[in-house]
Amino acid sequence: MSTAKGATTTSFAILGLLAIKPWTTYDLIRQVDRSLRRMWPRTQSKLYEEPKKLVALGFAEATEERVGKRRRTWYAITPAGRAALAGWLAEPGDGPMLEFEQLVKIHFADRGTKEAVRAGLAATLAWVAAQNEENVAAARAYLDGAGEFPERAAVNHLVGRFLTDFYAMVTDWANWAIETVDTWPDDPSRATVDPAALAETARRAEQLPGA
Amino acid sequence: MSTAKGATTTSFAILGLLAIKPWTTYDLIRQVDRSLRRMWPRTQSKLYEEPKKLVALGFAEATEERVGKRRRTWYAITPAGRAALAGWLAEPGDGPMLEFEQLVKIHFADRGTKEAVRAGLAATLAWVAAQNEENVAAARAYLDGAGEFPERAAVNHLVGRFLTDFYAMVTDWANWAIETVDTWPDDPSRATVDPAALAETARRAEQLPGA
DNA sequence: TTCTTCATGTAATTAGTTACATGATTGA
DNA sequence: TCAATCATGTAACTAATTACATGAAGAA
Repeated sequence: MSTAKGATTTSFAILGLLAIKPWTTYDLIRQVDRSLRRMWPRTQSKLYEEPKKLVALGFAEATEERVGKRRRTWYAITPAGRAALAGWLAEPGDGPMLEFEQLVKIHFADRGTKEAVRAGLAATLAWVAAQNEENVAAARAYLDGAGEFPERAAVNHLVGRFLTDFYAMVTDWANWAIETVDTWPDDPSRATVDPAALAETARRAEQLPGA
Repeated sequence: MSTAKGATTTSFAILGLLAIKPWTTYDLIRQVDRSLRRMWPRTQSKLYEEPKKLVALGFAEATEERVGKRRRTWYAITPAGRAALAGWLAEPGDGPMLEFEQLVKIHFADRGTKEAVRAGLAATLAWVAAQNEENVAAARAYLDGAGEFPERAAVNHLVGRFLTDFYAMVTDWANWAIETVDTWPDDPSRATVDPAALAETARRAEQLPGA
C-alpha cells in the first residue's frame, strides 16, 4: 500500500524518522535497529539506498560532510516530504504479516522427531528473551523519564505495548506447546489432539471479531 | 536458515506439503492459501516456481497430465525429499518476524491526525475479523471431526492455537489503543503518556524471559 | 604501531511481486 | 452460445539480502 510513485512503506518509514530530526545514514540505521526493526525489518544496505530515493523524490535533502578522506551524508526532510508523510499517515495501513519459520517446522512436525519440536520451542523462548532485553531496557528508561525523544512517549508507548504483548503471547504459547508436546508419544505422527484443549482454542476463536 | 544449497524455507514449506500427499500445482497453491499463508506468506507465482526447484534438487518428481489442450502437473515427494525434509526439521527455525505497516504508521502518528490513528486501528480490527473467519471455520470443523487431514490434528492444533492467540492479542491491543487514543488531545503531537499504563507495560515486560 | 571496533558505503545476487495471458468448465 | 469462474501458467520487474571493501578513531 503506497501512495507517491516509487515511495514504498520502507521509504515512508525512513521519512518518518527524518521528520523527527536530521540524521547521518549511519545513525539512521542504528535508529532503525532500535525501533522500526521490530515492526518493519530491513537490512542495512537497503537503508543506505532509501534516503537517496527520498532525495530523488524531493522528500529529503542530502548534505555531504567530510570526515578525513571519507564522506558522511546528512539527510533532512523537506516541506514536500512532510506533506507526503502526512498523506501516507492518513490512509490505513496493512495488517500484521507474520513470517515464522519455526511455526512452519512445527506444522510439519509429524515428519520429524519430538525432540526437534522441543528444541525449536526452546529456541523460540530464547528468541523472546533476546528481543525482550531491549524492550525492558526501553521501558525502564521511559519510566525513569530517560527514554529517547520524550516528546514521542505517547506514540512509542502504543508500539511498546504491542511488542510486549506479542512477546508475552509467544511465551505463553511456547510454554503451553512444550507441555502439550511432552504428552505426545515419541513418534509425533502418532500424536493425537486433546479434545479439551481443542475446545479451548475454539472457544477463544469464537470470542474474537469474525466469529 | 537453510540446509541443502538452493533450498529455502519456502522450498521446504512446499516439500512439507508434498510429504502429506501428491498435489497438482493449483491445489498446492490453494492448500498454501488455507494453511501456510498465515505463517509463511508467498504469492502464487512463487508457488509455481518452487516445485520445479524441488524437482531439480531431486526432492520431488513431476508428472504431466493432459486436460484437453492444457497440461496439468502433479508433484510427488521422493525418498531423497523425505530425507531432506527430516534434516531441515531437525534444526531449530527462525523466530517470528513481524511486518506491520499499520504499526509503523502509529509509530509516527504524532505527524498525522488522531482520526487517522483511530481509522487505522479500526482497520486492524477488521483485518482480525477477516483472518478469524477462516480460523473459526477450521476450529469448528476439527471439533466436529470433519477437519482436513485428521491424522495431522495434533500438529495443526499447535499452529491453530498460536494463530488464535495472536489474533486475540491483536484484538485486545487494538481495543486498548483505541481507548488510549480517545483520551488524547486532537493534536497527537501533544499527547502525553499515562504513567499508570506505562508502568503496566513495564510490569508485563519484566515478567517475560530476558528481563 | 598494530589491533579492534566504529563508521560508511557499493556490487552482485536472489527472492518475491505484479501483471499478463489463455484454456476448460459450468450454468444461465 | 455467452459470460463467468475455475484452472494453469509465464514474463517482466522490484525489493531485499549477502557479501564485500575500506577508512577513522581509540585502545593496548
